[in-house]
Amino acid sequence: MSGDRGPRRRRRPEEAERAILAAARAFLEERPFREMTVEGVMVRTGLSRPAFYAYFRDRYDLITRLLEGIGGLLFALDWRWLSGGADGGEAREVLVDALRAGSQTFVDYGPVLRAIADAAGYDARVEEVYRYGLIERLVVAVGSRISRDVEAGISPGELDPEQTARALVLMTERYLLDAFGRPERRPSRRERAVVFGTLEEIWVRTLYGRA
Amino acid sequence: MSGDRGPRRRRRPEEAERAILAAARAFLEERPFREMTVEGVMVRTGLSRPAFYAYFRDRYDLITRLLEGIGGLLFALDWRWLSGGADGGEAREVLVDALRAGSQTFVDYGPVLRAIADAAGYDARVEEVYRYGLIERLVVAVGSRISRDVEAGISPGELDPEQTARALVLMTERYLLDAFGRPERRPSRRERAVVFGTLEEIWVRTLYGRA
DNA sequence: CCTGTTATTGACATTACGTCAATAGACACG
DNA sequence: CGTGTCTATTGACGTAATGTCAATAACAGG
Repeated sequence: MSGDRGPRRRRRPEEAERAILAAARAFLEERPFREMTVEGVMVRTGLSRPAFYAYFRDRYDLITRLLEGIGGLLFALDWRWLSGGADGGEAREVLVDALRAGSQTFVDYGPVLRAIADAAGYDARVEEVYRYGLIERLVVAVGSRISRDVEAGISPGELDPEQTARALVLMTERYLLDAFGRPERRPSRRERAVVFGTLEEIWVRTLYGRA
Repeated sequence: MSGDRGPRRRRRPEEAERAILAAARAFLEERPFREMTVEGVMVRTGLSRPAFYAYFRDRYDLITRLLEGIGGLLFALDWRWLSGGADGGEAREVLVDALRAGSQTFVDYGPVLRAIADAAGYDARVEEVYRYGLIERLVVAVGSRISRDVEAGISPGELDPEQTARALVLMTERYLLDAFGRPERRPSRRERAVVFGTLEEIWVRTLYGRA
């Protein structure tokens, strides 16, 4: 008897919505976004496919909500960057700290973040949220920090603060996705250390010169 | 009279194939890959949609062929990197040279390269060709160059050659796509100079220290 | 035990895909 | 010039996934 889903069950909307989000996350831990279909997510919830549309406009809306859940963690990086004072030694420490936190977020939520990044290529709305709500936001934060450090004489004046910020942020995003964004491949502690060390080296050498 | 495509016309296979590739390129100069449908490409050729499948397996096969057309240009960067001697001053010049050539390729073929990068998120075969046939190839080339420079004492020993290469290559790819990959936005000479300067600054400071 | 609300779903319309047998250009040959 | 052959081309079909909606049935409150 295939398709026997048992008797109907009625949940509170909020509960059903959470179940769908959880199912999507679980799905993306196993398979990439390109294979994620509405049906494929909904079978994991015990609900029918049309039920999905009672809670989400489409799968891109779903992805956007997943991003909201993680977004908060990355927003925390904003003020870490901005809060640091502009005196020599501290600037580097603040940077390393923020990089470590960012890397950890990618270790924890790699596949989901990867899915969001992929979905940005599929849908204009997701691209909007991802690019302007996350990436661009980080670029602005990092850029203003670089700008301050340049004015304070800690960082070299040849750097264009905003462009340098954009290049470094994009590097960090793609490099971390490359390292931690594949489903079914938990990185070892050693791998994580090498990845983090590489990012630190490039950021520090670019902004503050040799260690 | 919609749909009137006039009398059938018969072309030589090679000619039809070139027409399709050209139509795809033209399409991607105007609209992103996510909107590219087989029908949308074929109307520009005067052929019917099914004709497409006589020449390409699907639109990802088409994208792969487009990449082949540009790939040669980027392969040239391989040996630029490797051919350079390992004496101090020259290493930097070779790097700057290769960066400039790479940037120019993105200026010339930005939207197509962007489409290929997007398509890599859609299809496993395209991802394979893009990641392993292009990105990874550049990573290896750059990595072995860095390795040589580290051994020669030109670059700092803290760098992990392969990982540093990967981070820098990914940065360059995404940053150039960001700058030159949007359809309908030809970059000004000034913009190009800023983008190129930023890349140069990060690469040089990372690998060879302050200018 | 009813009854109204609403979460849930079966069934439908749509779009893009990939295939294939049938059609009709163009060239070769008489 | 016919005329026949080859094959580029296409109409028509089956499939997969999407998004919608009227009908259904689970649960809460009386």
